[in-house]
Amino acid sequence: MNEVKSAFNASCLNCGLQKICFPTGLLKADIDRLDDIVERKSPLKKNQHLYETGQKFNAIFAIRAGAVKLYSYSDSGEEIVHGFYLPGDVVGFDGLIENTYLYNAVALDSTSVCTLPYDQLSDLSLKIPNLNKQIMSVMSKKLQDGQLHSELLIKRNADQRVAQFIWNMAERYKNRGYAYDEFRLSILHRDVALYLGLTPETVSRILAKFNSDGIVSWKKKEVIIYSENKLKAVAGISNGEVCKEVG
Amino acid sequence: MNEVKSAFNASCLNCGLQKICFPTGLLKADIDRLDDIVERKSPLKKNQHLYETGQKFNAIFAIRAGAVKLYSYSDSGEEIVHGFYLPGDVVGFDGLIENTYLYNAVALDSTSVCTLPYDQLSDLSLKIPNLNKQIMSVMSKKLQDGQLHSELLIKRNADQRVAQFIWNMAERYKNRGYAYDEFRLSILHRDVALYLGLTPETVSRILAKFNSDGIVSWKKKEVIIYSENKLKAVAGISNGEVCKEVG
DNA sequence: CGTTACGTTGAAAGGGTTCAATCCCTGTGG
DNA sequence: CCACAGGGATTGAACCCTTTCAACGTAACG
Repeated sequence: MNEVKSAFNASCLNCGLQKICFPTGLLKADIDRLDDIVERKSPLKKNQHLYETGQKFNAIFAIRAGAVKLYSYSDSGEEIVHGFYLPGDVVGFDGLIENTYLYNAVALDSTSVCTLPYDQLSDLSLKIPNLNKQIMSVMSKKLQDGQLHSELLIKRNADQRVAQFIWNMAERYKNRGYAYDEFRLSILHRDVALYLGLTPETVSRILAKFNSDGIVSWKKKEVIIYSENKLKAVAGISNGEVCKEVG
Repeated sequence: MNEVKSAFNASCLNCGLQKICFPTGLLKADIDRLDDIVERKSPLKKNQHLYETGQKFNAIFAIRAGAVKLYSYSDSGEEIVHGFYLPGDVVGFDGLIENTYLYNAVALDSTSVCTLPYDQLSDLSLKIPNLNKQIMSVMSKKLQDGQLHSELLIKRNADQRVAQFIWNMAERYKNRGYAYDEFRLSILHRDVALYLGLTPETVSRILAKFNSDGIVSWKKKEVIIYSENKLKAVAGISNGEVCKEVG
């Protein structure tokens, strides 16, 4: 049993999904129970969909490797990019309301996920009181993310948006304990542009500038941060010495 | 008991809060029980706060009359307007996660609310199984609202944003069964501008244009829609005859 | 090895901002 | 009741950032 699981990966104990379980004190024994309902299938190929708009909601997914884009279409048929998800992130909550998925989730790269069948998860949440609260917590986290996205779109110019986006990605890798000054990012510039409310041309120009300014380079699918401080400065992120006027 | 309540208003039966109870089939008896925990205090004066960031979360509020603005501040101290809430809307869910309110809620006008103490609401949700699901449903509704806001900011130009904003407000009145071609809107243009990611000047210019084009007028605090169709057209809302090229 | 989609680069145009002056409404105090 | 102050709204003109359009370069895939 344990060997089967380790064919793909270790147990939930060292899985990013912990982030929705552990913080409020889920016991090791509980994690093992969670571990038992997880399905680990063979990886998705690039451009394969994890789920699509309107499809019946039956599971949430924790990403183990790769990258996933959530998107939908506006009334006028334009693509709307809602966000990008990396190893350790959980997607599928958009299906929780209507019992059908709201968005499309597509693999941007070869991607492997853990599938958490929702009915079993519900059962489990009856046995583990904190789980329901956890799910709410994740949802409200997503709510906050949405607000940050709006803030980005309202208050920041193109330079700041791109810088903030890259730094945000770097931080997510950092939080997961990965290298964050140099990482693979299999996201099309086109998709980033859609997400940031810019055109691909603008993103391209800004990246060229960042590169020649020795801030960051993003070529092919490799991001290299040359200067964390410069990047954060452009992004408009307080660097420890800003905002000392008030305090 | 009933007289006390009717001093301010009738029971929950004709309250906007129904919208979070009724849809999934809450019984009349249940509504009465909900009715019993509702506190109805004297109205808030203009510019008075319903709650403030960081304050301990202890209740959610249903707006009976007036208008409420939710806002916060960015790291750089700029005001961020998250939304406007009208009679029938429910605010306070931003406190659910951290147990402290995330935003500031201020009355834009003389405003009366029903207060739902959260501990009592929790108790009640144990007795009424659907209530928890309802809360989740409302939260995810707010999630969708956030996405729509992002979409607005990404895809729409200034004209469309303003038109869509006004039409959205009108529709909310319409859904509540009020007059929607002529209504009071006690929101400063300055605040709308912040919400839409525009400057007050731009909003002003656009409103002037809409007025002289016979689309809509918003003067003082009175909105008059001269042409619903024109307004929706500018907002980019399919009017029943658009998008027939594909189908 | 060609085809297709994405990325880059340039020049021009435009939409929204910025800055500044003025107006208007509301609330306040004499 | 009127005068004044203050915040918001309006209007104009100049500027600037981002888009648009178009051409070309380049990576990925069959």
